[in-house]
Amino acid sequence: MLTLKQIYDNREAIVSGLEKKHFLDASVAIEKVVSLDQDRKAAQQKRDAASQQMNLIAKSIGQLMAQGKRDEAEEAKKQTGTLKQDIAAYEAEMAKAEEAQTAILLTIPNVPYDLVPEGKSAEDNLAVKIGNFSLSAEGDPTASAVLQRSGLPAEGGLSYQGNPNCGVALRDWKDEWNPESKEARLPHWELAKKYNLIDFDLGVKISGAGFPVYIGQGARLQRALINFFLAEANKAGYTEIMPPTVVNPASGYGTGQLPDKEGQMYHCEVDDLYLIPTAEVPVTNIYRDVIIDEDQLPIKNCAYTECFRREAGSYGKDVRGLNRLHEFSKIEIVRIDSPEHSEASHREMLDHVEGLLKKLELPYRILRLCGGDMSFTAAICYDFEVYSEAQHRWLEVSSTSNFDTYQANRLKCRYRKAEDKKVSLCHTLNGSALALPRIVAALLENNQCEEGIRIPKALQPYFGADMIR
RNA sequence: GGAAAGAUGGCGGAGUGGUCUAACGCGGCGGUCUUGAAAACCGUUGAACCGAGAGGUUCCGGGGGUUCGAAUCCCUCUCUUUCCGCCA
Repeated sequence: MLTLKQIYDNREAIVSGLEKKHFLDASVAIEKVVSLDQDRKAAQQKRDAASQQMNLIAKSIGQLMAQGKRDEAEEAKKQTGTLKQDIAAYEAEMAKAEEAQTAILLTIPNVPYDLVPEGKSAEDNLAVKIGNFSLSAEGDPTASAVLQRSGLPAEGGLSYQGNPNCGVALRDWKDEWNPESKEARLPHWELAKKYNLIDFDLGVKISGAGFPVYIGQGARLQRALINFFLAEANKAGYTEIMPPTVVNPASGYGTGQLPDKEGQMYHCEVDDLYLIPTAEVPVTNIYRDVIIDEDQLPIKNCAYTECFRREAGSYGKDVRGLNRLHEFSKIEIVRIDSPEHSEASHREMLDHVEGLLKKLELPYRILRLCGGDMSFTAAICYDFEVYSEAQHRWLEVSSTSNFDTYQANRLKCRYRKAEDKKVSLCHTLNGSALALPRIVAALLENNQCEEGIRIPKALQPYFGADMIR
């Protein structure tokens, strides 16, 4: 939620920022918020004055009673009748204005930073970096298209060199795109079957579509990745948290899943608890209604949890295999920081996530999301995507965002400055580091070779073998 | 699931209708003393909102009620603790 101070201080910048996020009628909404605030202030001034008078009378009655001046006390009592009604009326006025104001504020998304590119959809995201990829191939229309979409300058030709450390044969993009290619690679759902790693049908039997059963080496790979990601986060100074995976409504409101995204969460109605869609929810809500001393910042937490998403309304190849699940494992990193330092924190988080992808030797790109594709609450967001060879597409594996004070305002997460002891809102940040399923998909697809599936070196100690056979 | 007790400031904890502007203790901050530290002593110590300021209003788990006046009385909801039952 935006603060009134933000709105008063930078009204025009906020309106134009909201337009970048494609929030319609921004100026109308802001206008309404301001006028409701004026209403509230006017009502409060009247209420405060009436309350003060009331308090004075009540006090004097007490004194008169103590002095035994019963008649005078009775006389004073008579004055309170209308005052009491007035106070109630003013308070109702205040509450009404405040309620209406909050209702509007909840519909207003966060204002994107200047760095956020203009744009409506995923097409307009700006690729800022590409890694573990070798680009060079002239005159290849597909390759050029990919490059263009990535937003990177097309220098030289384009060919994905495969992954030398994993023993993957060099291979041309053209081959990959050619349906005639005899060497076409298997998609991960076929590899999962071939090596008996994941049983999707069994998941359907036990729970339903989107709940895979990991078996044997497949299960071991999950555990290896979880341990690897947690170990890396710990090395980077994040404190490991193991939170509950169900939360109460207050937590849902705190991080913004409620009220508008209610349908995306599983809800245990009997107890009014929600299954978490991400560890962000419980881990960030630790700091709900908390004032943190500045010297405690930045707070750096990480957590592995299962994540649950109902994700209704998408079908087809986009959701095949591991691409989109109702339950999946994710390691999340969460930071609470001061406004002055949050940008540096965000950069460190991006470096951390990128480091993981480097160590996993997966081809990746980093996108700065455009205004239209960003989440409601983010001020700036970078997505990390890995390239899936067999599916010929980029798979999102991390979203790393700075929410500025937007989330903190709703959470009432504040910090006390060391210098002047003043209290102000924190910045909150979080990112996936990383979500497992699509990492697994890319690892399987990109590292397949005749002998089996190579495990990247960094992961081998956790997996306990260098190959899935 | 049954029964009982409880929810007060950063923490512990008193307060059962009017000087509550919430005692007292711990912690924090500032100071005295000290070469420095500890101890002792003195002072100070929350948040939100309104107001140019002086100052004012609200907040004792949430909501409602009684009263001129509520932390205190009543209703209701939520949560916690303890005991019993069940249980990895």
